[in-house]
Amino acid sequence: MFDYKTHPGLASSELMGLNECFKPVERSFDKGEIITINSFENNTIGIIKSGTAYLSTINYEGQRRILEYYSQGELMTLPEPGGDDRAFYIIAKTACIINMFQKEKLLACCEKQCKKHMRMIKAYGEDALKKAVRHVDIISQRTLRGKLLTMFEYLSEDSGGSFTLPMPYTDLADYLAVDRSAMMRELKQLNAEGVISSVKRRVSLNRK
Amino acid sequence: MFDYKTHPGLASSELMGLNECFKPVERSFDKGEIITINSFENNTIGIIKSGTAYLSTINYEGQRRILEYYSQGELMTLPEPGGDDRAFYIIAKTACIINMFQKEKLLACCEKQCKKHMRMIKAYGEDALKKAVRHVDIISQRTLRGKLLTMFEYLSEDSGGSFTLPMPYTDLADYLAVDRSAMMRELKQLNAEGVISSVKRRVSLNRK
DNA sequence: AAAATACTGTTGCACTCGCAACAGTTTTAT
DNA sequence: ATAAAACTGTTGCGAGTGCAACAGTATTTT
Repeated sequence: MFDYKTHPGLASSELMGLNECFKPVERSFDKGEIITINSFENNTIGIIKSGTAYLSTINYEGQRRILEYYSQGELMTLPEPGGDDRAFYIIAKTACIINMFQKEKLLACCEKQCKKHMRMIKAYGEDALKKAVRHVDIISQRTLRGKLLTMFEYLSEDSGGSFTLPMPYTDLADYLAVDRSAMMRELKQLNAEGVISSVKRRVSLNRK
Repeated sequence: MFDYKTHPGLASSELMGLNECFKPVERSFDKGEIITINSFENNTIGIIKSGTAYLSTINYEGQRRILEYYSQGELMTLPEPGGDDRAFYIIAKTACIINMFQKEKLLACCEKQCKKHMRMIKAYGEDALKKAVRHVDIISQRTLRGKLLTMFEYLSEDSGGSFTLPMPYTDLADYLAVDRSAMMRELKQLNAEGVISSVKRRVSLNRK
């Protein structure tokens, strides 16, 4: 059975039978390939069938930032551009297979009022927003420790206990918008204090 | 005419005629009143008719954070809870009049396939996400200066030139997740260097 | 199997920015 | 009209964290 608690995206069972509604095009991307770049014309939505991808940008100071990460079953949308001219792009972290379709397909309701279509609109409106708000919540913590622990709380809640980080430490730093070496330092400290126990990317929170 | 460039939300013309679809309940809130708190049962969506409101939380370190701000015409949704038990709530910054309705009304397509309904789904899926991603982009800048300038770029782009801050400095600091006094210090510095010109909440960027 | 790339782990130093603690002004309540 | 509350503006100090610059391990690629 598919568990929503442990997986934010759409179950594969939910994706079956959507073909007639959305007419997705299945595409493969190599690791490191850019899947899409934002522009006003761009109205592509993708659902990851396999692999992982990042919504990413190069910031004001020339550093890479990871704004969102996507894994199997999740729906990816690019925000409209705006403000400065920096590009937002979705890039394949690992090799990916992606189902791509046009945004309009979502908005125009199908005749059948199908449950799958409704589930899709819900994912469109909710899942991405939820993740983004969580991200804001995480990086709006004052300290590096606060950022790490808030993120770990979310991951721990999602998995129901200990968990494996969804990305390498190098990338985690860019997701948390902190310096990697400073993050490693804090992680070491958290382990020393017994607040967490981590081995490689496997982490568990030691509740009091 | 309503200009999307200068206003992120829904035009009042777009809101007219939606009553039969969504059956909203109009409610008034005093300044400082809590409009809604997140919970799994909560499936309320609101559209601001007048006033301003914040999506807010108290973080790990006991500080208030403003995750999102809403003004006239904007659609407000609460993310599902998760992770730790901290509450997210929408609070009236000024007195507000709000049209509230149930999320299901959005998902179940109306028989008429009405344009307004489609516009609403688009707002639901896109506007909130766009704002949230912008927010992540802003606060993921390394320096306080970077955060301020990135935010100012967005506001400047939206207004097409100089702009008035959408909230007091006290609140801006909580939105940018920085210390207010440090922010004022940086603001002063930016003025001294001629990067910006600000008088009270009126700001303009001095492009080179 | 070798080479290249990606990732983890560590430390000293410098500096940004959070904190505390004010005073003064403006706006809102009674 | 007066009091209270909210907001702006400012400074010294020190902790936290970004940076540079490594070395070592693991994972891909050819």
